[in-house]
Amino acid sequence: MVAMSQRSAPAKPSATLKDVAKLAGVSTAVVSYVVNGGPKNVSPLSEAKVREAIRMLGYRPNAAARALRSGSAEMLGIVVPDITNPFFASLAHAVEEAAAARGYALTIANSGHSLAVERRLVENLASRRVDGVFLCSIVAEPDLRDLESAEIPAVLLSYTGEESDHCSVGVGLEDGGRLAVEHLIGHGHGDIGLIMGSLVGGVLDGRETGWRAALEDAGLRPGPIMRIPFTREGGYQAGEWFLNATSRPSAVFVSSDLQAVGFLRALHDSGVQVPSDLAVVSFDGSKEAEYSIPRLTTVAQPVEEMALAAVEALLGNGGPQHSRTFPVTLIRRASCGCVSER
Amino acid sequence: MVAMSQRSAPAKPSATLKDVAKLAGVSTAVVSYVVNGGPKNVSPLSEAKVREAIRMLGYRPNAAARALRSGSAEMLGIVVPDITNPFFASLAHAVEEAAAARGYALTIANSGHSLAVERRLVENLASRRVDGVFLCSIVAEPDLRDLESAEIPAVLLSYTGEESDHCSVGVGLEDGGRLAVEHLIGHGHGDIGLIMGSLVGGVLDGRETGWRAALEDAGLRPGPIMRIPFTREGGYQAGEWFLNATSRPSAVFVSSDLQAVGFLRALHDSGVQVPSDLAVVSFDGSKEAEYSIPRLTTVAQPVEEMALAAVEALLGNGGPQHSRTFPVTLIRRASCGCVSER
DNA sequence: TTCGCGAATCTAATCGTATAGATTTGCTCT
DNA sequence: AGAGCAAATCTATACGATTAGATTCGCGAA
Repeated sequence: MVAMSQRSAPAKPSATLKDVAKLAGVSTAVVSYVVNGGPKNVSPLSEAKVREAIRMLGYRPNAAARALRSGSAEMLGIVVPDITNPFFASLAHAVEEAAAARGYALTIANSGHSLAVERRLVENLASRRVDGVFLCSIVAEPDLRDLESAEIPAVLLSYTGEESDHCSVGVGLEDGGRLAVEHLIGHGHGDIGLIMGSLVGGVLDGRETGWRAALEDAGLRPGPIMRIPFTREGGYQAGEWFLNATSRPSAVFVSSDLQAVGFLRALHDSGVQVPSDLAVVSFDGSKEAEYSIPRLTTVAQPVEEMALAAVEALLGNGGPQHSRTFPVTLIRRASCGCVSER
Repeated sequence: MVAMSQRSAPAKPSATLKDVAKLAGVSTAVVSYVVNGGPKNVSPLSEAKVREAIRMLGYRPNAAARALRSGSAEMLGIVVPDITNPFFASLAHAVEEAAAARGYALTIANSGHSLAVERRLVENLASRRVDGVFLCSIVAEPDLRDLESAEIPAVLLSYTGEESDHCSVGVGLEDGGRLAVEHLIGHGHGDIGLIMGSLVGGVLDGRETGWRAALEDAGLRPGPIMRIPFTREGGYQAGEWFLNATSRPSAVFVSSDLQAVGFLRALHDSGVQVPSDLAVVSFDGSKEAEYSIPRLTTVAQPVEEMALAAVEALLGNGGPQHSRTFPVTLIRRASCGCVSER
């Protein structure tokens, strides 16, 4: 059975409120009241006529006009460095769900780890007059003036910087670093390296601080550090570098699951056994870590809760929002030696 | 150094065209001409005054008003089943880049594999009067009436159905299935199973058709089939099932990299060696496949090209758009036996 | 019968931008 | 000098929805 026609509707170029009003034999005001459960009420008879007309015409309110008139587009925006990174994908997803639960749509945009692009995207969201912006910035002190001048609230999400006075939602990165390192120390490791994602602007990441602090507290010297991008490729390179190094630590803390996957790959390529030859703990708690070989012990971020909190901070009618830092938890699996494979 | 003030601007609630015009001492029309490189030209003097005024006021055009007036929001929308799936994440990312290159923003929305949600999202995009929609539908014949009645062009992306008359961009799924199976046959396998993602509405996926056709052409009987969700968990379950089965095929074709990763995990857990005990070829060509252990031989989709073509189909001024099917390519790695690990 | 009152409805202004058409300005050419 | 003309600018309307304030209607009370 071949389709008969490309388009069934006779190309009515979108009905407007006025069209509906005319067909229903009422004024545009009444239609608006019906559509919005408006500020005034309408008789059951009118309501019925209006609903019928809406159905007949396939009327759908024009969001642009509505946004113009009422100043709100019922839309939020999020800017992430890279949606291709599973952590940001799940974060964005969680935020979308939380926003949808409150009737807001979400625009997701990628900065591609470029500050210039990040700025452009924020500016774009500002000109769209979204009702709020979640910014996973690649710098510690992003420029929020575009948003401020448009009076658009923003929350810094998955925030690295510590000393911002702006509303933010993040995790205890330093605690995470400590947790990972203390766990490795508990396994008897004394030489613990760090594979750290490279940040722009030379900010100091809490994970690094935590790693260093935990070692110091235990009276151990910091092991080797490698700085590489937040990608699988980066992790792989780190692995190659570690293997060629003269002295190799007995354990490493890796700043993201994504990097850890690449790292494990490199170790596997040269026959280094994890965790017996080299123990690994990573960071994020993403799905990737659950299926790698061996399974990764990882410091998990409570993504859903963070998303909920971020949306609440943006939309909540509460006054000046404070920053929230969520606790991380250690998920023990095979890569540190807690659980055997298989 | 503690920040002195929360907001530096004295809460000017967004300058409008009129404000700029007043400050620059010209009419709103001139300002508009300057901002848009408008349909008429302005003197260098006026232009300079306007630009200065814009700078002083931090003026930024109101996208809602612009959209209302000109009927276009310079925005596209994409609906994917799950942004958390790396394939859709990279597809969405590629589409975003292609759209950005033409000055369009992109809204990404997740249907969560629910048809009801998918419909709601499409309706939402329709009411926002986006300039076009990319739909990765979970069904073969999605309902596009909302878009048609609003005269919003749509392209079916990563399209499974074969017989739609609607503009679509996809890959040769059947060719992909054949390619994978023929390759396995070339390795000497005679009993080849299939792990297929479950689609709603009982549509027949081209990958399955291709798998069956290739076996038939070679005079082989189809091996066991398992239908499981498009997730790592699904792949893992499939693995467990295969291992408990009485007779095990010597090779399998898996319908996505994501599932294959889970599958490999299950095999590893029970000590089955890949590819010696069981060869695997999967589908998508995502990054995941490059870092799994062993590395996955996979049928790759040309994501960037598809994204480019989809944007072109939506925005291109060419007349009635035809559907495009892109060829897939086989990436040979270790899981089929082509390349040894390490 | 007439007044008052509330409910239902309508009229019209508004949001910020874009642009067609009217108007002004400054020149050149005879 | 005056006509003619193009460039620059301005005026005013439309886009579609919302909603305050005006208007209409019907009905009960005096």
